[in-house]
Amino acid sequence: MVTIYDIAAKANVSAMTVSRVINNTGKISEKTRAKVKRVMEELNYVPNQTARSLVLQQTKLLFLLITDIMNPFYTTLARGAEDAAKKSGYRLLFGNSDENLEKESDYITTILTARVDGVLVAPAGDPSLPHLESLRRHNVPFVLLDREVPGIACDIVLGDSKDGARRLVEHLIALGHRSIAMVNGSSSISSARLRLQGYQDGLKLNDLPYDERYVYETSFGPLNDLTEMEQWIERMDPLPTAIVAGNNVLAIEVMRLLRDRGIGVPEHMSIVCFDDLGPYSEIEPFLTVAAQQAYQFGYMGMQMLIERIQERGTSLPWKKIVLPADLIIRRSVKDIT
Amino acid sequence: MVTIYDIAAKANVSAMTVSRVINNTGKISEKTRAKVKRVMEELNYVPNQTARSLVLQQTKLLFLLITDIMNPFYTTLARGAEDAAKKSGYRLLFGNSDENLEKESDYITTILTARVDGVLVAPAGDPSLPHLESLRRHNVPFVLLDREVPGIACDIVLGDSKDGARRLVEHLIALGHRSIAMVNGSSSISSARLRLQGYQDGLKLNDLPYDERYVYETSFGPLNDLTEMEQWIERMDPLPTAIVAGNNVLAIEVMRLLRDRGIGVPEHMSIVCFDDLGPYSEIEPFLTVAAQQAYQFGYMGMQMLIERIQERGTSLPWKKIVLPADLIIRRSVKDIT
DNA sequence: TTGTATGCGTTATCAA
DNA sequence: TTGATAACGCATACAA
Repeated sequence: MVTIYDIAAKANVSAMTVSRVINNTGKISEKTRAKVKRVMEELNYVPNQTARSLVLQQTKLLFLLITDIMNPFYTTLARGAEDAAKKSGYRLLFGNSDENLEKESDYITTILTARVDGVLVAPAGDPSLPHLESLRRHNVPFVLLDREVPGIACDIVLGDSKDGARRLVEHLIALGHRSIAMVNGSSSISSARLRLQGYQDGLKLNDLPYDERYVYETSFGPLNDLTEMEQWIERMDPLPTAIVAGNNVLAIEVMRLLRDRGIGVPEHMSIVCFDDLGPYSEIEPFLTVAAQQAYQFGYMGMQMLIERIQERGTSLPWKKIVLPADLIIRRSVKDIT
Repeated sequence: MVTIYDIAAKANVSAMTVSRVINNTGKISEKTRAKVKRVMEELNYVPNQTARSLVLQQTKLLFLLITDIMNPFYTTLARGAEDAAKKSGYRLLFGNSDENLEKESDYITTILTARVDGVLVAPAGDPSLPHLESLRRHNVPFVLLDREVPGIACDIVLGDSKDGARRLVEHLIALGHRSIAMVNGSSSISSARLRLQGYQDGLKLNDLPYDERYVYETSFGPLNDLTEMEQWIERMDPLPTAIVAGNNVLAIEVMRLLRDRGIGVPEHMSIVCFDDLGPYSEIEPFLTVAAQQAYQFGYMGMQMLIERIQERGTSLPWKKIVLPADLIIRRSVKDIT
């Protein structure tokens, strides 16, 4: 491996001078600078970030932990985070927890040992609290994305889940639906709780009864077994005329299930959901959704994180950004007025 | 920051003993081991991977460079790579080049300075050669994914592009199509070239003429301007009855364009493409595709990479894995026999 | 403008 | 079974 000492020897200067050329610090004569640069080229020198990190006590490495790499909401978010990180000269590491606390725990260990400068976390849920406390204890700045975790105060970017869910319900009601079910993520996740509340609010505002048999709670992530969901659908009697899905993944799963049972969407069942489907929505503009500004989640979250890192020491108050969801009306709801 | 010296002091041993406990090396009495472990717990000790990397000359960090993070082919591939890396105790960094040589170049720099132990690369195309040469020059083991680059010998996982494309064409022909166009990625990408050849082979085997006006070459990545593609479609006179798309992204773009112009798929135009659409295909099993085994690309590529790293020094011959594509017949082709 | 000494946190080597 | 010392590659403080 070529080191600054190799450069120094060949250029007849000290290692310190080489370091100064690399970092553009201190005063250096143009002649030696040119000479050092030439030797660096010749030897294909690449600075060793590991050594640099050790002495500088910073890695210029940031980490983004998402819960589902197959979900366009998170990949779009990742692009936003990537762009913002790059703009500020940080590199970005990704991790994918699969909505799984153990995998999340592994990543927290990785994050701690790798000494990254900061973390963007979409937590698996409320039980993620000890993970976040661990980050806090080790002075790793972090920003939460999409989900709040009771017990921890921090910077956070959220979507307006309650409002979005309420609007989805009211859209259904406006088109004549009176029997509306909901399939949702785990109630240990703040966004799922808020979406349920929004659903309830929507019903109440329109004098419709809330019936918990019409609500099914499962995971936001890809399910490998749909039999429970199937049983829930069988249990509902009569069937609702519409279903609100807590996110896009659930919407896809419900639709697949319904179609397999010969229940056409939207002919026999209307479906709406949270989060858009990325590029798919363009070829098949089918699902009516409450689209969140995924890219902004990543971009703004990353900006907050970097600001937090750079203002280290000073005690900025915690910031909370709430992004509205846009109702995009397409064809998955039947007008039955 | 808590270091092994803090542990050592509090446990009344030397730093070396602490290091031995951490790494399970050497002989240590059960008593001191227990004592050291207790102190480590008390102090919330986390090993500093940066320091460790510096002395061990390895980071246990691997890198996966993909060209389109929004494409389910690559996210599925990423999951395969992640699983395989984890199984062997490596951590994984992701990068997204956006089919863009400059971004790819930036990531190569990142890879070099971060001193990762190895890289999985889906190269942007033939012009990626200098990037790969740079990796080779700095002794960074790498495995190519999905695309060959003339001029570099290395381990590689490929799909059988030529065969897959030929089968797509023959499927169309079997359903009566005689006028078949192709929209493809850049000819500076090996897979695009092979898919074009497969297309040509399919025509020739069935005594159909090849007409280059029916072939349009653009980028495999998301296009921000579809006017050129639109002009190509307008130029074709008469319109073909079917189009083969070089990948899933192109298929989506063509379909959107056609539908905007009132050309229904598959009523007025049949479409097939390379690569499946991930979860979306499950709710809307529409596109007939040559599905590649995306997960296997990542998983097997990662295995090869890790083997290459572990057999460092010994000179294994380069390996080449070619994965077949599965023809999945759905509803995007009209039978006009 | 340039160089020397020192330390970042860890592990390998050798000695006790 | 344990410990002292040097080294990994670089940057900071201070000296020249």
